[in-house]
Parts: sequence; C-alpha cells; structure tokens
Amino acid sequence: MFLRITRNNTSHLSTLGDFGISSQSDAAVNLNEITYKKGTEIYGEKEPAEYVYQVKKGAVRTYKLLSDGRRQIGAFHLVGDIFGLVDASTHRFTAEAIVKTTLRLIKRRTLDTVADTDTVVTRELLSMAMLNLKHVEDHMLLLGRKDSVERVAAFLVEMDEREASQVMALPMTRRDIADYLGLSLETVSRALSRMRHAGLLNFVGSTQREIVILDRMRLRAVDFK
Amino acid sequence: MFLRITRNNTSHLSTLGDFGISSQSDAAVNLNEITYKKGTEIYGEKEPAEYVYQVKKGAVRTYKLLSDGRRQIGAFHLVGDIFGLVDASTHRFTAEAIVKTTLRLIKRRTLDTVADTDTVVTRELLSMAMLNLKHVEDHMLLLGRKDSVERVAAFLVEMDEREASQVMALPMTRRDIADYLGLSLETVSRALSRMRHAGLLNFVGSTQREIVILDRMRLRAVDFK
DNA sequence: CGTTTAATTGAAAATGCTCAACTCGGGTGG
DNA sequence: CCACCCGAGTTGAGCATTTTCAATTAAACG
Repeated sequence: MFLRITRNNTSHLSTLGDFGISSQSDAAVNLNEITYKKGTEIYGEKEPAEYVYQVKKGAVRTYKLLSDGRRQIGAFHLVGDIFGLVDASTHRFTAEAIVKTTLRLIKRRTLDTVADTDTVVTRELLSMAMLNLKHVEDHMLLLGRKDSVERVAAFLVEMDEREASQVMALPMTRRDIADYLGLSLETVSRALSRMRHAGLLNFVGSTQREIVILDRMRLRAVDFK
Repeated sequence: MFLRITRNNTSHLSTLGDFGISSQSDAAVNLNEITYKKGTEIYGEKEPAEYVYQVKKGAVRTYKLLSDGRRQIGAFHLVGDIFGLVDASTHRFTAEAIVKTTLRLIKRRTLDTVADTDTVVTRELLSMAMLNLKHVEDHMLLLGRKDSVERVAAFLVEMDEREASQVMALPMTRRDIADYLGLSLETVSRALSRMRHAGLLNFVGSTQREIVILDRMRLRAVDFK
C-alpha cells in the first residue's frame, strides 16, 4: 500500500493527530502495520531509527533511563499521535507499548528521500518537530517548578483534552504517571486522593484508571496556578 | 548587509554555533545588530516572533514564568548560539540579556520566504529544531529524576564543554543556575561548596563565578550516574 | 566609600520519598 | 469453580532532601 503524507492547510498544526495521511500519491511512502503486546519494546534508546510510527490503536510511552533505573517518561503517545521522529539516525528514547498497540510504520529513509525533493514534506517535519518541542518545553516548567498537586492536575488536564468521552480511561499505571511527572507513585496516588476528596474528580467502574472530571474549572485553576 | 545562511557539510550538527553565516549570496537575508544592556528583555513570552537571533557577544537566558513568580530557565545562549526560533508566530519564552549582549538579528519573515523556495534552508531549520529538542529532552531527565548534586554537575559539564579556556567565567548568577536546574539558589551554592571541598573544582579570581574544574573524570562520573 | 546585590552558611520547616501494611480485582491452575 | 496469587493501588509513619528564613560576609557599582 502506498500513501502520501499531506500538508494541512493551516500553517501550523494543533495536534500531531492532525497530520492527514491520504492516498493522493506522487511522493510515495511505503506503509506497514505492526501490533505489539502490552509491555513490549518498540525501539530502544540509541538504536538506529529506521521508522517513524503512528499509533493506530493502544498507547505508547517513550522514556530515558539512568544507570540505576530511575526513569523519565518524555511523552505518552495515544491514538493518532506520530512519534519516533528524529533528525539523527539514532533514537533518543526507548519506546514501549503500554497496552496492546497497533502501529503504522513509515520507513524513515523513504521519508528522507521524499523530503529531499519535496519542500512541503520537509516543512511538515519541521512543524512536527516544533510541536514536539512545545510539549517538552511546557513539561520542563512542570518538572522544574510545579508541586505534586499541580503536576497531577496538569497531567489530568492534558489527558482530558485528548479524550472525547466524559470518562477518561487511562491506559498507564500510577508508576507511569509518576515517571512522567517526576514523582513517586505514592505521591501521585495521594494527589489523586486529595483531588477526589476535594470533589474535583471521581473514579468510576471497577478500576481506578477510569476517571471522571467533576470540576474542570477548579482543576484548570490548579494547573495554571 | 546581505548574508546567506549556509549548510554545514555534516548531516547533523554538533552545536548551534556550527551554523555558518557567509556572504555567498543568492538567497538573501537582511541582517542587523543590536546591543542590549544587562538585564533587559529581548522579547517576551507570547509576543509575535519577528526575528531570529544569534549571540555575537554576551549571554542570554530564555525562561517561562508561573503567575506567582516561579521561573524555569529553558536555556542559556552563549556566543555563537542561535535562538528565538519558533514555527508559530509567537514566542514561547521570554529572552533576557544576562550581561551586556550584542545580537545579530535575522528577520523571521525573510527567513520564511527563503525557506519557501530553498529546501536547504528549510532542512537547516529542521536540523536546528531537532538539536534544540535534544537539549530540552535531556534537560527533562535532569529536572525529573536527578538530585541536586547531579544537576549542578551536569550544569558544570555542559558549560565546560562550551568553554575553550581552563577557567570558566560564568555570566549567570546562582539564582539563574537554580532556575535552570529547578533548585533553590541556596541548594546550588551548597552543591558547589561540597564539590569544592571534595576537590572537584575551585574558585579563582575575586568572584565566585570563575570556576576551574580540577577533576573532570569525577565530575562526569557524577553527571552520568 | 557607601550602598546594594550576590553568595555562603546554619537552623528550622516543608515537601516528597521510602518502607510497609493492607485492599482489591483479575487471572491461573488445582 | 474456587482458592490463591500477583500486580496495582491506597494509605500511614518515619525519613531524607530540599526549601525557606535568617544572619553574615563578600563583591560590584555608582
């Protein structure tokens, strides 16, 4: 199957998911799909970057490790997100499937070849890198200067913004959230408990991973403090 | 004066300073220079991004603020560095001169116009965005998962790598370093004292901003722990 | 020079972490 | 089918690291 990455008509894009992939082909990019089981590695840090990925189903975490096992998750990639995009030939994060996940694969080299002749594709890559950059820059402020409740609130707001339905069904564990926010899992749990008791949110269903935001106003107020 | 941004012959670049600016002109970019006094704002967060800047002399800090004054410095820009590069029309950081600083200005719109017709320039912008991204990604790990001594060690190694001479003359205050590392200025001071007493470094001259690394091996060992 | 800003150091307080106990659900296998 | 086990989550208590507050010293700058 041959598809072409198309340009959005707005000059910059609101989410990675906005990148359309259609079949009006002149600059052809070979496509593939793979499904990964829960917990399996998609690629490792420092491995050669052969592909760029788009999440079709499931969720992915990308992270860095210190030698003693401390982990920093850089981002969660949900349905529609494109990740694994690097300029160099080597990945700077490890990527793992959080749950059973289906990915669309795009050969990096093919993309490069297309970009060589097609300015539009190069600009697209630039846009995506910039969007990526914005997320990481905001996350830096969170990690450097926000307290635990502010971090968890920011996380919930971020996830809530990507969720169409009322009930957020988070695919990641408390440990994942903790490693994303630079906290311990216990601190994340305590912050969620405090927010629940304060009437900001509630757990529904049998798991504690299905969350309903009860007071978006106050949650955002905590986030943007 | 009309200059052209030229491509490096390596596929990706080790520092922003590696971007040569020469006068072999076919895609012309208008250039200008401005000098800023110590402490003055170059641009503010959310202001329209009219220019891209290159440090000719001095040093710049770029940061984000929370409403109650907490500050996160995203990067220090030293001589040769290019900053202020955004895809959108709006800056995402505030930029300030740390000391008396001379900047080279490049009109953003001119650059965009050139990039529209010149793939090489677009790829250059992409390379710079990716390099930027790498720095911020590494800094995320530091802010999320490293302790105070590891952070200060990483800062010193980073500065040391950009300094040709034996003596590092840091332009920034302890507060700046603290806001870069997500610490209090007292914690930075204590970490430096501990490293000095451990024989890793020493202060020279009358100020405490001139630092000599005595044991690069051990300093790096702390950084890469 | 004198005043202001920067840096260091100590002591007390706060925030978040570690360790530990306990609960709850969802498999798994006897 | 049910008991058990395991992973995930919550909660408490004590501990560690970092922050805050404060005092002092040193340096920079008009």
